[in-house]
Amino acid sequence: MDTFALKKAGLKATLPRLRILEILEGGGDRHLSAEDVYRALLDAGEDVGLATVYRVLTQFESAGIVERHNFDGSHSVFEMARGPHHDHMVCLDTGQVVEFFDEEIEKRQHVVAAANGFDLLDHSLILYVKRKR
Amino acid sequence: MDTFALKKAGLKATLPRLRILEILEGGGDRHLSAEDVYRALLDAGEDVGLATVYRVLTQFESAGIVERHNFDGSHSVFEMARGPHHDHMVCLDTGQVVEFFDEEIEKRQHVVAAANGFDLLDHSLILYVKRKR
DNA sequence: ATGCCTGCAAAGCTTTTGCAGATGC
DNA sequence: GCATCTGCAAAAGCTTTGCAGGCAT
Repeated sequence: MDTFALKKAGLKATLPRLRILEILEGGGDRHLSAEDVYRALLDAGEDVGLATVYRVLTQFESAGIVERHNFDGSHSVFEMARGPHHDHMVCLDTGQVVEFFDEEIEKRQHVVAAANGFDLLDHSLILYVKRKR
Repeated sequence: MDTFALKKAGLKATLPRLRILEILEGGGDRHLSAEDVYRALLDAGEDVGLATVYRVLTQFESAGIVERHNFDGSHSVFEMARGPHHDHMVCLDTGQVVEFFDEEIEKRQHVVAAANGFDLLDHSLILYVKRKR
């Protein structure tokens, strides 16, 4: 199962790590805060500490297994780093998160960076939106 | 002077507020953390509290006098809301901040939001870059 | 067996808040 | 004079770290 992904990252396949992977892969919301993951573990009857959740998520991030985002300035959210790159829009009314990818935006970012004498290493794009009515 | 901008925002023209405006407008770096502003005040011999700096910056943000950004997840930086909208690229080697504006990116953001049934209210775009060599 | 992990509690950082005194108008 | 504002200290919220015991290999 997921033990492989962990071993590949040089991480022992411990119970907390496997459970956290399950939660991130689970069918629900795919963008979870550390607190969200912690609560989900408690709800599932698991006995893990919040500190472990933070440690594991940080390790997963370093290993490229999950991505960390900052939709608002106050806390991080994590999602499985499955598949190709995408950015996010966040509904300010409901908190709903929608993923999107726009080739043109991606391209322009490289152009803009190059025009200023830089190489583009990474970027963060978040659209704050509201449902149309 | 700047007293006008403050009055217009319904804020009394107090010494701390005027000094903070001066620092933000001053010739140096235009993207300052609360701590940066606080340090600059101390260096200038002013006797203000860090709490006041935070309060004033937050009030300025509400009044539209300054903008708050989160270049990294760990703290906010502030800049005067002078002139037209722009985004930022941050050099991961030096911390240098470069402002830019790209019409095409701006346009596509609206298109993408609309395509998902949303109105675009705001956005945050940060390019993480490295000087070319 | 041994070195990596974990839970707990404590600490760290940035930011906010309560309160009594000070200040602008 | 009165409401607003400020400094200080304390607290809050998120995240990290130290440590002693526990687990995977």
